[in-house]
Amino acid sequence: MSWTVGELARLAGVTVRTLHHYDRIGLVRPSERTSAGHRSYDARDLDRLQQVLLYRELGFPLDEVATLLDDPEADPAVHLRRQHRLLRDRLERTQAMVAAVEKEMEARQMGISLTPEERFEVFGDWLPEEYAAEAEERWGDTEAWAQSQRRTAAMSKEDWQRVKAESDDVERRFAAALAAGVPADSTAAQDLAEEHRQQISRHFYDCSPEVHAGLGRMYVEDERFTAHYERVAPGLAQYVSTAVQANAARQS
Amino acid sequence: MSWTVGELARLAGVTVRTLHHYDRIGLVRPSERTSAGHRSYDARDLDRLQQVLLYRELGFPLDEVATLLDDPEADPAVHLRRQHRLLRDRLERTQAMVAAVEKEMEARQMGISLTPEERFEVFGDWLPEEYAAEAEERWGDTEAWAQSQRRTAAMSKEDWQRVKAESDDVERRFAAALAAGVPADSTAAQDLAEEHRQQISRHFYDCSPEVHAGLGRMYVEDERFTAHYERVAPGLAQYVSTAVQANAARQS
DNA sequence: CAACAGCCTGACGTCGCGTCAGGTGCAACC
DNA sequence: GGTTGCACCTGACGCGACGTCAGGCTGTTG
Repeated sequence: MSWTVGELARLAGVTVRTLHHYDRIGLVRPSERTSAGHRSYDARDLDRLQQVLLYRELGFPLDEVATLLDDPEADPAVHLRRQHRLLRDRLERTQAMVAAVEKEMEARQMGISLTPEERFEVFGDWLPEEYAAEAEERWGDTEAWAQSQRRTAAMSKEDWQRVKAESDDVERRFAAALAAGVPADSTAAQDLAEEHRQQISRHFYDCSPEVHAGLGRMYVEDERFTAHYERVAPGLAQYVSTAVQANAARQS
Repeated sequence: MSWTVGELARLAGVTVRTLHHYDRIGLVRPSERTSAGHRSYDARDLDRLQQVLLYRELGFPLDEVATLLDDPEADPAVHLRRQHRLLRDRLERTQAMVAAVEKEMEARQMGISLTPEERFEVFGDWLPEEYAAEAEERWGDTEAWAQSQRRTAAMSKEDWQRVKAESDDVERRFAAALAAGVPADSTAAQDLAEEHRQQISRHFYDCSPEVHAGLGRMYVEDERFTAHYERVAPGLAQYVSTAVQANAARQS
């Protein structure tokens, strides 16, 4: 089986020009030429092109790709494992960026502004381990934000205003309960917490009681989220946090 | 609060030259200059730079980034939502690529070769929806392959040979049981299946009985994996599949 | 006051192609 | 047998997003 440039280009999703270029620089050369001088690629050439495209996608300059692929020590399995690892890194990085954007969104909605360091930390010299651990701890349940992403992506400005109005409403009712002396672990407060949880589930992602409890902890542990609630009413951060966790406990 | 080029460059993880460039092309201009002509960036400039870097990371050419950011219709929230969606797409794409590499690894280990179309499908003109559905179905449990990735990335050639030897051993014992007339849903066959499952768990990822059952189905539904087992012994694909699913059933 | 780090503005180089321009090979249709 | 049309060929220039000097200014510290 053999392929012409055009066929291969269509197959691999690149342009003919790109294949010409790779031929010229010796990165992927067709193993044969027809009598008319046309390039003829065989299965091994496809193999190589696939490797090249993967490494390229991962950000390697072409000359480095060449030295990687021309290393006689490196059999195909080595490349697959390396690519696998690099893709995993990239996933983590992307996850961190998603988390960062979500943090910004949440912060904006609450009127909190992040520090410059926080906002750029996701760029900078990327240290995989750190983020891996943090991201996994915070966003380990990927199914959750897969959902979150799908839903929020489709939201219009009006949708967002509606969502904001809803969450403001719950906040006010929390504040009222606090003012009325309703205990944070009372059934009434837990019901509000449950409403909060279901709001998140409806608008963002499937927020399990456990995940919700985690959010609750953040409200008292991250001073900015604390400050947001404290601005609504003093003591509200702790109040909401307690109610959320009591609600999570009663559901399990 | 204000920053010099050098400070901002360090903060944002870019070079001073890049900031010069962005200034020159009008993409991110410092809102002030000192008397000496030095650039002085304020908080709003940081904001803008962050947006630029995110869009850049997502592959936008700088002039498009400029038109996006200079659109008076688009408030910050619009950008965040768009970035969020794009990052989600990228996540899916990366997941698909990871899946593709894993498929190749599995195929290689079994001595199966994939069709060119399959091998390039992950590049080509990327249609989000398709892959989203497929990838989620197959790799929905992200925790699982997060593990797989971490483990396989660290494996040496010898590790792989050992893993291969182990799995060959189980295959042979499956074949022996089949030859001896041991029923596929017998306890003995199920024990072999369980061993197989634990092997995967040890070497790749936490393979739950449900996930394992899914793999079992693939062994009879994907003709290449079927062919792999059939080459070891006729009827082995169905045999292993049945044993794996019986084992999964007994565990639940 | 000298040294040195950090800033400045050109200006040229590089990488990975895109985009013509001008020509060939070959099958199909008139 | 001509020509139309498509896919291929080889230069060659262009471009985006900086990297990398070169040559010079600034301002703080020993």
